[in-house]
Amino acid sequence: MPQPSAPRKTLGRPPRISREAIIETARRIVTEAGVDRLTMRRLATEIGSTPMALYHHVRDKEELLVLLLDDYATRTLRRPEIPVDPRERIVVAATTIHQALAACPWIVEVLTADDLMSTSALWFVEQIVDGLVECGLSPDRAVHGYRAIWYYTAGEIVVRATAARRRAHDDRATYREQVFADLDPNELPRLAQVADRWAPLTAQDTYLDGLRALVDGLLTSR
Amino acid sequence: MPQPSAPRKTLGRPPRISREAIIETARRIVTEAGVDRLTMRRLATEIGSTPMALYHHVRDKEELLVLLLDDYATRTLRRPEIPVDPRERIVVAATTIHQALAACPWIVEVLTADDLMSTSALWFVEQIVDGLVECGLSPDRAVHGYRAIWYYTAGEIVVRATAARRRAHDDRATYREQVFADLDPNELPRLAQVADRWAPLTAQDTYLDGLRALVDGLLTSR
DNA sequence: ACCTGAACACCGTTCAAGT
DNA sequence: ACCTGAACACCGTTCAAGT
Repeated sequence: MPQPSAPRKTLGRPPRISREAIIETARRIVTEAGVDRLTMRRLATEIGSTPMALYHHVRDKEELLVLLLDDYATRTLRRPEIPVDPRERIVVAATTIHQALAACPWIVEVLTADDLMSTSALWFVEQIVDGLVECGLSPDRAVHGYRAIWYYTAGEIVVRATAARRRAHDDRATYREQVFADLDPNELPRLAQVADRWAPLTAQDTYLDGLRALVDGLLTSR
Repeated sequence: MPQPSAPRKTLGRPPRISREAIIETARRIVTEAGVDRLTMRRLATEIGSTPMALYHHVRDKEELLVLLLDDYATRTLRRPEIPVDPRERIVVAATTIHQALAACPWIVEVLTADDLMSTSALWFVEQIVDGLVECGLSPDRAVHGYRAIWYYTAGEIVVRATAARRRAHDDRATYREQVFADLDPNELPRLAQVADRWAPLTAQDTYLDGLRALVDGLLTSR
């Protein structure tokens, strides 16, 4: 029983499902079962409809995924306290985006779709570009600097997410260990030297260290 | 007619297709039609066999993709002249890997599968880690430094490849333009300032600039 | 205007059987 | 040992029709 309050402006059959309901159900499926399990058919079943009804509200599956990303961004991206020091402002803005993405591994599929994943993220882009300009970069170089930070951040998310998925899936997990165990110290001396520490070293979260190094490097203009 | 020369050690039906033939055909399909078009069924048809025959030579599709990546790496990764200056060594090693990956966009699907995509790439990892150590970093910090460079490189490839795919697919291409055109200069002044230069600025290849900045930052130990 | 049923054109993979 | 046929359990999307 749909609410009979506001009279519909256009005639025709009243809608039984809405865009919002679709996104809500899709979000539930993705968080409960993973993005691989989100299919138009399953979504239709769980919402109590047919696959084709969905196509009346979203253009195709890709649009659905982008809507889901926007939904996540507006839902979880909260603007943090911004430090006055422009260099720290850059770091805080990048770290906030990074954390939001890291908490949401399914997003990787959609993430790389655009370089500013959602209009809700624009404010963070502004902070980074503005911070770089305040530190003395030209506007053009500041945009390039933002891109470098975005590459680094997106890469960290993608590599980490896929490594985690692989660990869950297992099988090839020991392959890398084998490679490192069989390393020839004459040909690859440094890798042989750190071979037994490789796994714990790469398991450490060094996003912030790398980010600070990158920002430092961008600001010491050559 | 398979070559009758070397007598087979094990008895049974002689193989009609080989791992090498599978990889070769798969490579052709991928370069001609894109990685999306590589299906076990199509591969079987093009090789003149049935889908199930493939599963006798590769475990599953994922293994096939990893084999394809290894094949590409050993086929195209040539070791460049390595400069004596360790900092330049890092830059050259990273740039070589980056170029190889950039020339091969389909690889993105497999790329993130592991943090050292192939044993053929280990020599480049060695160069980077060794260069960082020679510049004064501890072995542990050198590994972290390599990881940062890898995140940056992988991110650049992934973002660029997806942007290109999207451009080919079109449709949402103008969405970003619209967002930048409608930017509120009061809320996002820096972005509004560079809005009309955004597209050409982000189209520029600034991988090397960002890489140098990152390496510089990693080497000025804080 | 909104929804449904049936169908199209596919997937990766398993199983049991053939040679 | 290697390959085949048939089947299982799915996909996203289109088309024509119903209400």
